[in-house]
Amino acid sequence: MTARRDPEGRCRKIVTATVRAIADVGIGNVTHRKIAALAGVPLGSTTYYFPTLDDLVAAALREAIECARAELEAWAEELMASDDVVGTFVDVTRRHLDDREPVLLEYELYLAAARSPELRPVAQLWIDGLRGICARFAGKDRGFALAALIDGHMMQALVTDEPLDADAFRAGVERLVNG
Amino acid sequence: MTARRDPEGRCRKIVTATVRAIADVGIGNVTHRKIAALAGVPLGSTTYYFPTLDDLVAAALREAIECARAELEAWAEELMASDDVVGTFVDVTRRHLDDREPVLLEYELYLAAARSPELRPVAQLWIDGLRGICARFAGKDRGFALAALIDGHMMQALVTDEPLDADAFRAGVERLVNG
DNA sequence: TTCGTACTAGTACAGATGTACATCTACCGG
DNA sequence: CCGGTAGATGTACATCTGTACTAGTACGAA
Repeated sequence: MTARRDPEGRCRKIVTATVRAIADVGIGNVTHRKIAALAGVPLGSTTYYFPTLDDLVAAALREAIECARAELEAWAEELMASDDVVGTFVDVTRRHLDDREPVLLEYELYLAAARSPELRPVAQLWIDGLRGICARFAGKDRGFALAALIDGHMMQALVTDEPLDADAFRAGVERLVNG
Repeated sequence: MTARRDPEGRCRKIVTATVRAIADVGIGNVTHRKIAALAGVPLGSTTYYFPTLDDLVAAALREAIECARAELEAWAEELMASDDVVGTFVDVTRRHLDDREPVLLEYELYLAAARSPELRPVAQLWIDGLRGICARFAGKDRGFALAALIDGHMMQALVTDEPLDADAFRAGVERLVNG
């Protein structure tokens, strides 16, 4: 028997399965078969929608970074509405770390972009977005520094698998926001 | 014909070849054959010294991080001897980025450690070393923040493949060092 | 209804991969 | 001088991989 037709839905299913696969085993270890299994589709479907595995991975990374940017928008709103900018920066960052998968994907993309230039614009989307928001609250130079501070803290928290060191983080954000 | 015997030298050659291989294609894409080719040894040698590929990769990451820590020592000395701590932080960081390979390896290790707990202590070596040095010049909290700032800036520079944004970086370091 | 095609599904295949292993040889203790 | 063993080397093999391809099927258009 053949499944009901739903090209768009199936394509999306494959992409999100790829996202999960990357989060699970890393870009270098994803395979068509793992993706197909995760998505619950036959092997052939993965090559039908994406000519090559690299294309599929790229699509998944793009998808992941689009979600991340959507979250950035929410950050911006929350920060604008807040009268405690420093505390809100700490809050949103801590909440972002609650779910490891998107963070893991962000750094998978970073590393991939470091090696393959065609992925660099995708990674730049996140960096630019983060920098833009930070610059709104700390000016250009200190804002860019704040973006690096946030990225660095998130990555270190991810690596050590410990919660964000709130005291240190808050101290850093404070100096950069309040000049 | 058989090569002259030199177990230690050969073992080292294999490990450093693995380091280069990881920098080249990433942890997920290293293979025994690539390593053997880079090291100039037959395939069998790689499994003779390291029972499994994971062991070999782990040894390479440990080796890479030991080099990085040695560089950290040099940072500490230079910082102690300097009367412009902020400027020296900027200098050493920029110089560290001159050679992409060690930086790439550091973040390969980060990502690997994020997934496999047995690598976490190795990654922690770098984080702790960096934090220790920073704390000497900025106190504990601001020092930890400074370590994250440096890591974040280095990673972003690696990803975008652009030189360190010196103005932003200096602005950040200044706020964190001079409180 | 019939027909064409966009989609589904399963299989095939050549090549790469991790690792085991059998063979050979340089070196060291006696 | 002469075993014995740690190391060197090449090959073998089962498994996994990306991707191509054949065959079938749902569904919109005519």
